[in-house]
Amino acid sequence: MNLLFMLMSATIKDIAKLAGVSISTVSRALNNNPRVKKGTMDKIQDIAKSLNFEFNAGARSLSSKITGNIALVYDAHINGFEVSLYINQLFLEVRYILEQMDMDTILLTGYDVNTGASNIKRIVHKKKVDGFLIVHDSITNDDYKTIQAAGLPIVQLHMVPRNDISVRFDSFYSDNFMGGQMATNHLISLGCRSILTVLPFAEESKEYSQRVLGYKKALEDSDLPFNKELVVSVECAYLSGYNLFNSIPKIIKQVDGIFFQADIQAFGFLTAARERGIDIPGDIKVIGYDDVPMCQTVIPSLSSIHQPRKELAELACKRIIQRINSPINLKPECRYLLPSIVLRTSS
Amino acid sequence: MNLLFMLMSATIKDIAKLAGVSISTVSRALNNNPRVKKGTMDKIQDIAKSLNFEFNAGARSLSSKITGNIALVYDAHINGFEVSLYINQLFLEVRYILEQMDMDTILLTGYDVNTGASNIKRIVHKKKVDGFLIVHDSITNDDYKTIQAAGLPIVQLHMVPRNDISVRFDSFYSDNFMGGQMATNHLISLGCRSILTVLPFAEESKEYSQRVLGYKKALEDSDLPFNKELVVSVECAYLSGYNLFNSIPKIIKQVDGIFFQADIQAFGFLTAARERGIDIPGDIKVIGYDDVPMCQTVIPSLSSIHQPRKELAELACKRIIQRINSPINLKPECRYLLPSIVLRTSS
DNA sequence: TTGTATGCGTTATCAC
DNA sequence: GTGATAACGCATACAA
Repeated sequence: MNLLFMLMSATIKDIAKLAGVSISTVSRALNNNPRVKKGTMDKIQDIAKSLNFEFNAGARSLSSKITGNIALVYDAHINGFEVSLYINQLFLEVRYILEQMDMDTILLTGYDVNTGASNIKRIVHKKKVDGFLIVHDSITNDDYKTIQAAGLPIVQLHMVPRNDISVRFDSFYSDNFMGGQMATNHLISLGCRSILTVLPFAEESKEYSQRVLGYKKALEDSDLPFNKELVVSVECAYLSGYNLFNSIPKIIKQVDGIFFQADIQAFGFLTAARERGIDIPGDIKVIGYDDVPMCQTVIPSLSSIHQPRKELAELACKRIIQRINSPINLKPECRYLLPSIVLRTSS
Repeated sequence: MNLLFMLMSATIKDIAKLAGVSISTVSRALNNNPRVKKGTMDKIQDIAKSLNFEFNAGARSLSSKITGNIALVYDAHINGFEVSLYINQLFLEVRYILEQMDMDTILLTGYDVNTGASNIKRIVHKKKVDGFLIVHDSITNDDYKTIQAAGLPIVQLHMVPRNDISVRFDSFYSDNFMGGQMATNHLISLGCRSILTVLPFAEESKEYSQRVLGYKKALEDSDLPFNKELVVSVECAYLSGYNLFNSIPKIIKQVDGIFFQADIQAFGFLTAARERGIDIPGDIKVIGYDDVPMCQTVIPSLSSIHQPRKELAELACKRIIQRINSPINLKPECRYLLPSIVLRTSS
């Protein structure tokens, strides 16, 4: 007799009938309301379990505003190989953590690629989520306001908004300044005195400019001169790293260390160096950024700066859950987590 | 006065008041019910637009069963660099298409990594989605049944279920058999007579075994002998490709073409070949599989089999939307799409 | 062509 | 401790 229920999605009404109590009691019991008697509670929960009962999400959100969903907003324009790989790893992390917290994830781009329409406004007004996890650096102020007007928490993750709005909500970033500084200091500590840094073209992205600042700081601290010719932007691709010997031959010749801000550029360079009989790390020491899996298996294996994505994801998720569960007016928290340096044979 | 509404998420009740009609008329108008008079309809839709109106998803799903969400189910164990990259690209494609169709995507793993609990059952009983897009080869029969009992459409995408359940629902796969055949035929047509195929370890994954079958077929068709020693499984990593000269030196020596079933393995091999002065494609012709972005920029650029992920994503999405919109009892459709071959300098 | 009334499954405010 | 009952926002059968 229960077989039917097991397939058909039971409701609290069904459970009430089976338990011989009212739906109010069932509702309370399944929400662990302490007012219900232990015996009743156990009985009801047993029945619920045996029926594979789950709350009807629509009904629940209608009546209590709780959806059990979190919006994970990303930028549709992130299609770059390297970036999308990193972001993808971050997402898997987020998914994993939210799942432990019984939250589902609605994945969406901030803006429709074709129409430019805001998916954020849409999702807010549809009341589909309990909060926003934002991995996007160009959300409009209007949209931030829309979310806040709806009383939903915002947690900014990984991407620093381009139009800096100070600290209006919780933010968890990787410290790119420190990352740049660490990479450069590492090369300096190995004896490098003429250090090139190569970064991807990226119009207004803050992360690379921060890393360059960290690079500068490290030079300064060691009384090494800063030479702006040693900061070069090339496409974020294997080939641009490979072509460095042709595109900037004179610079490469005078350099004893290179800090690549994208691993993939470093991979190309390593290959080219090998072809030219240039010893890595003997002649030039090399370090990358992002610590993609291939760093471990390339020859020579690539030292790299590892961003704390696991920790970032965890902090961000915990924070948004906390905001959702307790609308206490905590001050927004903005944290820049330190990356770590993974030493391999290229440096 | 409308300002408040614009922020606060209007309801059809609000619109009814503003338009001077009943909520039923508003509901009809916003659902494009032809029974409502053109004038009324326009008026109502204008107001709705001006208020940024969106249906309350919870209410709507309660009353009409429509959630506007699709579950995209993946396998949490897919963490491999290469696979996860491909899957990620597939997901972005799916997201993009579903967005055009006004569908939101709930991204979830089939089973909780820690408890093993079925997220599918949970999401079905919570009534959170209108259909399932499955990119997972080990969904339990029980779960498939749960979905179908709930009357929700299932579309299987990219991953062929391990325990083959014939054609119980719509399925869109890349034709791995043909892919293997195409790659091999290509090498044969270039004059190769001793062709090695290298594939990733992967216990029971069907895709690689299919490619091997295609490889065999191609040999057969050209009256070339099949030598099982020329089918080798190694880890799906750059390094395993690189190490081939050490791990199977005799085989490499006798071979004039290699079909790598993962691009990344080929990348490693290309580097190793270069170091040893082995000319690619002069001495050995090489082709990979998946056509990851790096194929274009590696030296020599890597020929590769391109899976039709855009087309697969599109077919799968269109199909599931069609199923959702019209519960007509169409026969399940199972399609194996042909991959294409991208020729570059490695072959 | 439009309005009234009912129900969807849940929570919450009352009573008892 | 527990049970009626209203309310959440929308769709729809039925009236008008």
